[in-house]
Amino acid sequence: MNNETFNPASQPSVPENTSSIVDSLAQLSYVIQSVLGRSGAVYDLSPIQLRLLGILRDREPSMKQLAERLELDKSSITGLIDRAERRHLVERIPSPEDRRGFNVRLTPDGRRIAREIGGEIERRIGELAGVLTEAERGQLASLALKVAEARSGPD
Amino acid sequence: MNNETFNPASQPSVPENTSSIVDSLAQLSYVIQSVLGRSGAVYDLSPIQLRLLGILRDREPSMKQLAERLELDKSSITGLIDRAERRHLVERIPSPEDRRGFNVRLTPDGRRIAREIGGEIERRIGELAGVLTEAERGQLASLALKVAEARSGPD
DNA sequence: TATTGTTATACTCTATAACTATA
DNA sequence: TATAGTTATAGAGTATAACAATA
Repeated sequence: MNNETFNPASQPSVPENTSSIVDSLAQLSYVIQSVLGRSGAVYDLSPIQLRLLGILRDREPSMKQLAERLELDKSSITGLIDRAERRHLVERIPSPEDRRGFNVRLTPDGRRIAREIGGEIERRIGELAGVLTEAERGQLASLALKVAEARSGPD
Repeated sequence: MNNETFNPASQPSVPENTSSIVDSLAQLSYVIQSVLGRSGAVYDLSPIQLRLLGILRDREPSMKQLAERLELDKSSITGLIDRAERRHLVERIPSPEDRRGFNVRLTPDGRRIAREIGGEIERRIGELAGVLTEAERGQLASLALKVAEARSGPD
């Protein structure tokens, strides 16, 4: 059954038949994280640095906004950005609106790496999803998005 | 579009329409990891300690087997198990077959916590999946499992 | 006073290299 | 010789508490 996750033999809790969906989603998320991890490793990026680059592809958030999105303490963000800046992946831009704050953005180097690694991930997850038919992939994408957005809320 | 992940505006790569499935799977995996993280935090467990407990629910693997499953160096496993043992969550059992080796198993305390946290996760992911209909949940569980097992292989 | 971000500190998590004990 | 695991070491990642500068 390949269950390394948590399906506690389940008394029904919220909806019916919870255990199956819980377990398969947890399982899937570990597989995806593993794929992301390998893709990042190709460019010597940790999971959190990889995620940072992903976020910054189309945003220039403040330190505070990064803390909220990554669910990390602001002091953790300081260190994260310090290390990314040391590698010339990102840069702090003084906020034009608040002299206490900074916005963070990709450097040209950072953007190039983000693009390359994006291709890597695309290839690897695409391969993974290759076990599904085109119709199934569409279904899965749609259902996954629905769940994901239920939680984070659409932009 | 709430895309903090990597959909590189996609030239078609492996199958057609990759970008959508890649992005939604990555997105979903971050949401699930976040839910798991919060659940673990309730019991002051890091993501990796949580995953360890999940694995040990129905196994007593050797240190080496843990390293393989978690995709970590053996020396990382030493530290991981040291810290878990210090918290009385797991214990090392000398392997009956190889005097160099140990098997790792849950203590009664560890088992109790694993069970409780399992309920917590069940509840939270169940709630998340509550945005889907029963039929959709079944579909998602089935598709997710198919992808997950394509990679890790069934037990 | 409240908020944004940094610093100091301590701990967890991780890998590499060298090592011990056993196979 | 090869393998299972540990130790020493170094660095990334994280949180808490105290702080500085600005709002």
